[in-house]
Amino acid sequence: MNIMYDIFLADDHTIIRHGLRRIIEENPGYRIVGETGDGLKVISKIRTLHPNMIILDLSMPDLNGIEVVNRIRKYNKKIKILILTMHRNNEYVYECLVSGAQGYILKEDADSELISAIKALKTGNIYISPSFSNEVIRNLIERRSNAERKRGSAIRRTLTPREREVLKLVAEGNSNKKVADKLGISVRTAEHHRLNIMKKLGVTNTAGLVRHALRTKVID
Amino acid sequence: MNIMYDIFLADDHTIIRHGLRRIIEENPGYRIVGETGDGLKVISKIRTLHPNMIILDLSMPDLNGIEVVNRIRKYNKKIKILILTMHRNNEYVYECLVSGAQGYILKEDADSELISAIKALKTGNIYISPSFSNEVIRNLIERRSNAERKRGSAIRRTLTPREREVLKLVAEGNSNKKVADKLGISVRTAEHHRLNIMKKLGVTNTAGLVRHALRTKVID
DNA sequence: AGGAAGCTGGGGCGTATGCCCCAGCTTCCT
DNA sequence: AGGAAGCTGGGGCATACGCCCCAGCTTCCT
Repeated sequence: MNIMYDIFLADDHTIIRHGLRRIIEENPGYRIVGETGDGLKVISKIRTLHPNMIILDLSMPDLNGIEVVNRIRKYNKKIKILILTMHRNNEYVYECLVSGAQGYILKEDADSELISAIKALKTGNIYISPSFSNEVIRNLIERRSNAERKRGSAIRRTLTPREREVLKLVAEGNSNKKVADKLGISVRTAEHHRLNIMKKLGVTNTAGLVRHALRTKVID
Repeated sequence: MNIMYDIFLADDHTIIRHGLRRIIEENPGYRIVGETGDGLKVISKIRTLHPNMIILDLSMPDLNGIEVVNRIRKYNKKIKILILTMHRNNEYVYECLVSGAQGYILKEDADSELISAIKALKTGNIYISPSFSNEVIRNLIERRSNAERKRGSAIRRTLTPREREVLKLVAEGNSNKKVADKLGISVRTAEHHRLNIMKKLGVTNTAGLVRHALRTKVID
């Protein structure tokens, strides 16, 4: 009897989950051992199923996809995580990879990309959809490793209260000088906060900060 | 028989409309001649009611409030337009004023503000809620008059197709140089587009551009 | 035929960003 | 007592941004 590679599916669309199951199980050696449409239930389900890999949609109700990645990583360091999503967004790729995912492909990609990704992750590689510019991703990864070199290992990604204040003011259109005035600190400190925020969020300019602030409801 | 000052209400919340009617009609000389909760129906309704003033909520279904202002202005130059909204946003104030509104007050303001605004507009004045920093508004108005000095009278505010392309790229985080590369134009031209967009939108930096792009669904 | 609007380029200039380096202090936790 | 994390400041530097100025060309409309 062959050793099977067990995969768990997490996606809120039932039809998509079942389509994925068929695509994957056409390939010998791979088996879907379970599935869910609820991000909150991923951990409890894999606890008994102990799959080798989780294929995860980022946009599920109740729990943010990246948060699911974090929880899986906290529970088990060995399970491979493949993100399968509709979001063609460099920052999402970055966030998922630093959170502990090994792959990121798009729902608009061909079936063959899914299989390639699964095989790549199985053998220990990282796989990112060819829809993404390698240049951009490589830049982000490089920024990450620079940041990691500075401290122990995992880059700290959650913003501090002060950083959240600065992000809010920056996203509202304040310059570093105005941020400094409003918070009663020096321009240099405001600039320092802004740079730390950018490193944590994996963006390289003001536009990225504003998008993140709006996405995470820091403003508006 | 006294001459009545006729007011039309446009707000998608029925209860609010009826509350406004009571507040306004407590004041002798003022009368609500009609109302609607649908931005698309404003013009057809005022065509037969010919009110002196329209009190307008910015966030109505089917039609953007600022677009309603534009349509009213196109139909009739004399009707006073008072914006009554929940949006405490300098850029909205600016956009409404250049579109042809004479007043902007907040739903969180006191009833007395509403009456003060109505009376101010009736006598030909412009009225902006005291909740706004006079300094900021004055800056915006000044930018407007600078821009108007350059050409005949009304500043052109709708973005051209090319400008929309540039806005999208800028909001996605591209520098002027990258925008230029992607569009096959010179950096100077990209910069020129960016500045024109900022003037039209009444913002002064990248953060404002990104916020506007997200608000108007140019990206995301 | 004339004017208005859009797209394209450039000169110049002051300031702000983005990104590296460095450091001291407090607070919290082990 | 020691370390980690957060907030605070600064030096330096290349590049980008924000804002004026100028212009030619095409397209569209009256």
